[in-house]
Amino acid sequence: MPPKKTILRDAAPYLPELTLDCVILSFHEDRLKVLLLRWKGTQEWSLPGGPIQRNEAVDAAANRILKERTGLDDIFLQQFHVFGEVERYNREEIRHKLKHLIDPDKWYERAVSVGYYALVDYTKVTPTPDAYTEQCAWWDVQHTPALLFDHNHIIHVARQALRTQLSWQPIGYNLLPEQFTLPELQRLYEAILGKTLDPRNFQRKMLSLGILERLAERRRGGAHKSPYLYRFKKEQYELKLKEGNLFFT
Amino acid sequence: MPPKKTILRDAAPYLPELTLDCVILSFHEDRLKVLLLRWKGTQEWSLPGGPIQRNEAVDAAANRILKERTGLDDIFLQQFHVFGEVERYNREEIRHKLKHLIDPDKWYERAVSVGYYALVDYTKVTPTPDAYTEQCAWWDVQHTPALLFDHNHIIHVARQALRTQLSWQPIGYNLLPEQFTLPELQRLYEAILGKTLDPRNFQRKMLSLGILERLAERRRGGAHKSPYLYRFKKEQYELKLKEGNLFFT
DNA sequence: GCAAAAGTGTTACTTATACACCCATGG
DNA sequence: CCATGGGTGTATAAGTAACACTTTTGC
Repeated sequence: MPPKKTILRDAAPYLPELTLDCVILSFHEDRLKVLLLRWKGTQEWSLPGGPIQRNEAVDAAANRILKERTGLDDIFLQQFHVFGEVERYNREEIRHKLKHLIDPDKWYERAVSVGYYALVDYTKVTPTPDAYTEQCAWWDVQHTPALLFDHNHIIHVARQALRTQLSWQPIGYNLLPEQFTLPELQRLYEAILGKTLDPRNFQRKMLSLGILERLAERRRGGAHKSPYLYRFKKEQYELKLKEGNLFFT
Repeated sequence: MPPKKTILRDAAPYLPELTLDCVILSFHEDRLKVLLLRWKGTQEWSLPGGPIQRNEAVDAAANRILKERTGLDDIFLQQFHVFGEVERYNREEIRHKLKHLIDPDKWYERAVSVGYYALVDYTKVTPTPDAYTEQCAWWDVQHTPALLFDHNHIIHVARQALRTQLSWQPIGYNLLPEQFTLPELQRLYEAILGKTLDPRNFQRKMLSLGILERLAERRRGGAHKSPYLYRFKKEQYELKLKEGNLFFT
């Protein structure tokens, strides 16, 4: 048992010098999207994030924020970097831009932030602003505005981390709806890797992992041959992920 | 400029809820070693680590601790995980074991820790205890004692991270003396990967990276053929590392 | 019928793996 | 002379990369 005594900083409901920021990514109309928040009474955008409660694990706080902003639970969420510089961004500029919203006694101190990224199904998300913001929306990750804090930098680092992780774990499982076509999956990989892939080689490699199941139906609607629908075979996917022999290079 | 006002927590010279822990690894007599500290008046060991100063970047704090405990500067040091659980370890047990050393008003609060690992040259290190400890020594990483806090767990996570990173960046550069033999490098890889490698395949792969230079001299001393000495070609090594095409699988 | 995108196989090349003998040295 | 560990090559298998045409669909 921890001691029962109360000291001053125990009174604060949050860990005062630690925050987290979530780079919540999805895939829609062949583009990677990132979820951003617009602060009340401004045209300023930032990543979702915030402080960590004193009795809350950091991972739990990331899940809480994800849940609050998207409505989604139980999602792939990955710590990718700690942003621990003393002057991560111009605090005076933030003070100026957000002065109508935040108590200067509580904010603008130096804070270290833990960066997380999440991969979510665009169709399942209900973007929801928080107490400080009035709009929550998807932005094309290639065309975000200039963000508050060091959030453009955080997105950049997240995308690098994601590219690295791609070799170790196929990611479509989290980013796509339950049913999808191989060309859709290929375009997702192309969006993340930032280069085009050969469809024959892509299909051969992806199918050889043994984690996809082809369904009887096809997707209809375009003026072209109808592609087959696939879905992930959950058990095989989880099994291979655990064994660590899911590579895609 | 940040505001000039002083609020209570500004008085603390450290960020109170954030610490870091360093898994400092080296290689000696064919074994991976980890640097541990023994706390004053006890037989209890822990990793080097500690709080972060209010005006100090987290990476800078890790470098400071590395420097203080080893005498080394400018070393490969890598953030690998944030340990953010609420109950990372039994605080009451720590309170009991270290009660003669630490002020109960300041310690035993929940703290989040950033884990770093460093790879250092065993021969260049002068193990140096800190203010709370009376011994600083290398332990075989396979045979550490039961450590304070959650430090056995932290070492375990560090080793996993190291194994993953091994594929992306050859690591002998940091762990070996300037001159070394290929069998020595191979034994280092074997120690990290936990399996034996074929010497012909190992040498071919390692040399094909183009970052090693064979010297004229050989290492003498054993009752066997004298192995060649090698050293890293610093420029090529750094260049390839930056380009990201240094793989070892 | 025509434009758009999907589906599909083969070959060359590169990389990884498996495997065994001789050589230099110190004692 | 002998025990120890270092140095070295080749053959096979696996994986990766490059490449183009036919099919289906909606309009």
